[in-house]
Amino acid sequence: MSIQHAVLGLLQEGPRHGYDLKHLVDRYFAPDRPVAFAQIYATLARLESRGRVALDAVERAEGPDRRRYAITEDGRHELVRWLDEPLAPEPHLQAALFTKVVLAILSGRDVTAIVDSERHAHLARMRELTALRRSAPVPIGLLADYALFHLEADLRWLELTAARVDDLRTNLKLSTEDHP
Amino acid sequence: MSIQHAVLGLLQEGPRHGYDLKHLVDRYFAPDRPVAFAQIYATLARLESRGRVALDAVERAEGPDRRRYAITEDGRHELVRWLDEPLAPEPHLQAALFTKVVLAILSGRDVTAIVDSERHAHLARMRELTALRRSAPVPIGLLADYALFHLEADLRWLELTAARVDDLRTNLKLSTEDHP
DNA sequence: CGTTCACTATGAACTCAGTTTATAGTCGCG
DNA sequence: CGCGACTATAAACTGAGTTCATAGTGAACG
Repeated sequence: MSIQHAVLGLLQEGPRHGYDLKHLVDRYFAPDRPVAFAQIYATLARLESRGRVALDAVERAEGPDRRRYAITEDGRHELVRWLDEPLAPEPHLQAALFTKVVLAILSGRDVTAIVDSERHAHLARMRELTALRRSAPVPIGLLADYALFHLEADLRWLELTAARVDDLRTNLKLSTEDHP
Repeated sequence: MSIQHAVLGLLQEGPRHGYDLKHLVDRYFAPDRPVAFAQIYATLARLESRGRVALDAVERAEGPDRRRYAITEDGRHELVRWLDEPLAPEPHLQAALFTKVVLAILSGRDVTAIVDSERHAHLARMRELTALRRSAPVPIGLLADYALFHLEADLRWLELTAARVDDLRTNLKLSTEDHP
C-alpha cells in the first residue's frame, strides 16, 4: 500500500515519468533497499486504472520515449485522506514470532533453544543498525531508530515468553483436547 | 508465509481436512481475527503443489466429502528448517509511519497534527489491548503483550521524530535540490 | 568501423497471498 | 416442502511484487 502513496506524494510536486520516480522513491523512502523499476511501472499502471494518476505527456528525449504521469484530483483526495487518517493498526496478533513459539511447543521441540537463536539474531541486527545510525544522514538514522525500537520490543517479548513457556504449554495442551 | 507454516505444524500431529484445519488455525494462531476458509484451501493447494502435503484420503461423512491431507517428508523438513532458522528480519526500513512523516513534510502539511493523531490512535488501541490482556487466557494475553510492546515502540519513535522534524525537513529539502 | 558495454526507459508475464463468490450436500424446523 | 444453518470445497479475481524481454542512445575499445 505504501508505495502507491509514496508515488502519489511525489507526483504532487509535478508530473514525472517512471524512471525518475523510481530514483525519487529510493531516495526518500527506501534508503536501504531500492525498489525495482518494474514495481514502479506496475504501481503507476494500477494508479492509472483507478484514476489516481493520468498520462500527462509523452516526451521524446535522448534515449527511449518517456511517459510522464500527473496526479489527478482523485489522487490528491486519496493522498490527503491517507495522511489525515491514522494508519490501520497492524495485525500484530498474527505475529510470526508467536507462531514459531506455539509450533515449537506443539511439535515438542526445544523452545528455549529457538527463543535463544531468535534473540541472538536480533542482537546482531541491532548492532548493525546502531553502526548505521551513527554514520548515516538524518532520515536514514530515523529509520534505523524505528527498526531498533521494534527489535527491542521483540526482545522484551521474547524474555516474557521464555518466562511463561510452561504456562503456555499447559494452556495449549488443554485446548488440544477439547476440540470436536 | 506464516499460515503455510501454521498449517504444516498442525498437520504434524496427524492428517486433517481443510475445514478442521481452519478452526485449529483460528484457535492457535489467530485468536483475534479468524482466517477465511478459502485461504486455508488455497494454502493447502499451494502446499500440495510444492509437495509439502499430500492428499491422504477422501472421507465420506455426513455432509459433503472431506479431503484429508497429510504432511510429507518434504513438508516436515521445511517446517524444521523454518523453526530452526531465525526469522528473516522485517524490512523495518520501509515503515509506513516514516513514509507518512516524509510525505507530510514534502506536501507541506501540518506534521505535528499528523503525528498527534497517530499518537492518539495508538494510545486508544493500547487501552483496548490492555483490557483484553487482563481478561484473556495466556496465549491471547501474550499476543496482546506483543502488540503492546510494538505500539509502545511506535510511540517512542513518534516522540523522537516530532523532536526532529526541523532537522528532517532541512535534510529532505536539500536532497530535493540536488537531483538531475 | 563494428561491437560491446552502460545507461535510459518501459512493459509483459508470472508468482504468491488473500478475498469474493459460487456450489453442493445434510439436517432439522415450522 | 421450503428455508435457514452448518459442513465442505473450489473457481475466479485482485493486488503486490519479481523475472524476464525489449528497445533506444552514447561512449569506449581494439
